[in-house]
Amino acid sequence: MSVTSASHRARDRVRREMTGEILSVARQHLARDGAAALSLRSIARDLGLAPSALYRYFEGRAALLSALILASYESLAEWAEAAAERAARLGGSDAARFTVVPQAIRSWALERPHEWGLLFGTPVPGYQAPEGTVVSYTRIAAATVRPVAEASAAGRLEAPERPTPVPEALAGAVAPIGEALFPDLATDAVVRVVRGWTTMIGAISLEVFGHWRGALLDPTLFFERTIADIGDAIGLR
Amino acid sequence: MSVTSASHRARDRVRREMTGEILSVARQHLARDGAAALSLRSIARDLGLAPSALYRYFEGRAALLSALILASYESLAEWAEAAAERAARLGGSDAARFTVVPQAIRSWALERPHEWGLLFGTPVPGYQAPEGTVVSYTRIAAATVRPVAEASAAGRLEAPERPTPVPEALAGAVAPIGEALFPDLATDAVVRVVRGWTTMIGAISLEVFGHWRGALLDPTLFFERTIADIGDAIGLR
DNA sequence: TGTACATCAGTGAACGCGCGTTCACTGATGTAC
DNA sequence: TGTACATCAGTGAACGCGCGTTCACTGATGTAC
Repeated sequence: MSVTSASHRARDRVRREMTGEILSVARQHLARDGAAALSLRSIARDLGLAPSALYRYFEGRAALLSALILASYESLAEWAEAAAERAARLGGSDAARFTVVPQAIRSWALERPHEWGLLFGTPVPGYQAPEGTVVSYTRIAAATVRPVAEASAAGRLEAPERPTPVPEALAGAVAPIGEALFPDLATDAVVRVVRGWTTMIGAISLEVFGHWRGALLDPTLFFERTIADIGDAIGLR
Repeated sequence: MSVTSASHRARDRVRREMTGEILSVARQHLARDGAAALSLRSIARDLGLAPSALYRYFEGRAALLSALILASYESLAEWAEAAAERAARLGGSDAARFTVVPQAIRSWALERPHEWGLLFGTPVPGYQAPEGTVVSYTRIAAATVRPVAEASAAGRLEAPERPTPVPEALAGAVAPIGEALFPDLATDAVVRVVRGWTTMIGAISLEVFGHWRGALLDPTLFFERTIADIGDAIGLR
């Protein structure tokens, strides 16, 4: 019986490895041809398999695409959380620690532009993103704002020079975000954080999708400055 | 001879109309199926034409896609410039006038999410954007920052409370943008403007691509506040 | 330990489909004299 | 004004292609007794 389950586990392992290989080849094809052109037959060809063999691992093209998206979300979530851990151990100012995760997210995106497109680019039409992506999305956001939450909890978040009151309607609109990420943060800080997130995603997308070409000569420098300014605007010192 | 050229002109007009109809149907298909799935045959079918007829108007699928992208850029450029004209005639504070164009761009995007995806989403792989897009891109940016340029020229741009010096390297990196849009603006203001642009594009993309779902309950309110804060950060009062 | 059975990864042929592009053509409209 | 010719939008058949998915199958590996 112990032998039995050992074999069973071995078979499971082989299966997981094969699934991983399929996803890996699929990712290469994604990079070359884009999500809409993803083809089971050509993936099978690259793996030296009959097309029908893939149906042992995925129910069909849609399921494969779904798994691909989910895996990319999880990959970025883990990457961001690892960076957040590093930042937490870093010591240094709140402002300095805040820059770590955005830099990591940008690096991830620059190395995998097509996966970034899967997460933050044009949605694949007629295709509903899988459920699990919400969890990963939240993990990514939480890792990014973790230094803010910590500074806030420790009472180290500086108030803005010219505070502008947040209308009740806007406060309500960002309430789900505030509750999910940091229950104790003042509403106007939540608004600044969401704006910071917006700027970060925008900066990475503009760079990854090629919109700085010829205009902004050093995206790295600009990104660093931008993240520093966001931290500053949020009140991190 | 006057008759001749009148006929000639009539024939040209018909040709332009037909070209427009093809692009219009193509746009509908783009909305339904995405850029990668754009099909000459299905467009021809919708127009009641033989597939080969489209080759009288476009050299092939790639040329049609190219024309579609170019047309969307031009559409947004015209829309943004019209809004800028309206804003210029508006009177009111610099800050108030600054909000007009971003709101217009957002409206354009929300009504044509797929065209927004064409301009600012995942690039279609293996497909090089047509030359002319750069011109339109510049027109859109110029329309957006026009109130900044005017306020600056009139000496009404307020200095930031806590000015942070711009390192020389970053100044060089944004130089092409500064020179193209407002030759007289201080470098640190240019940096803030580029960051504002980044935030605006990011906010619209996150909304259009469906990333606020369940998190940010009122994107309109958030966008308005965001644009107001950007204007404020740039120094418009 | 040996044998009969179950599981399951992978095969390979076949299906029906929609695609982009080509080509020789028709026929209406415009042009030249 | 009438006639011969040129232009050009649109036709329809044909090409070769790659696709997703299905199905009955083989054969290796694991399981039960």
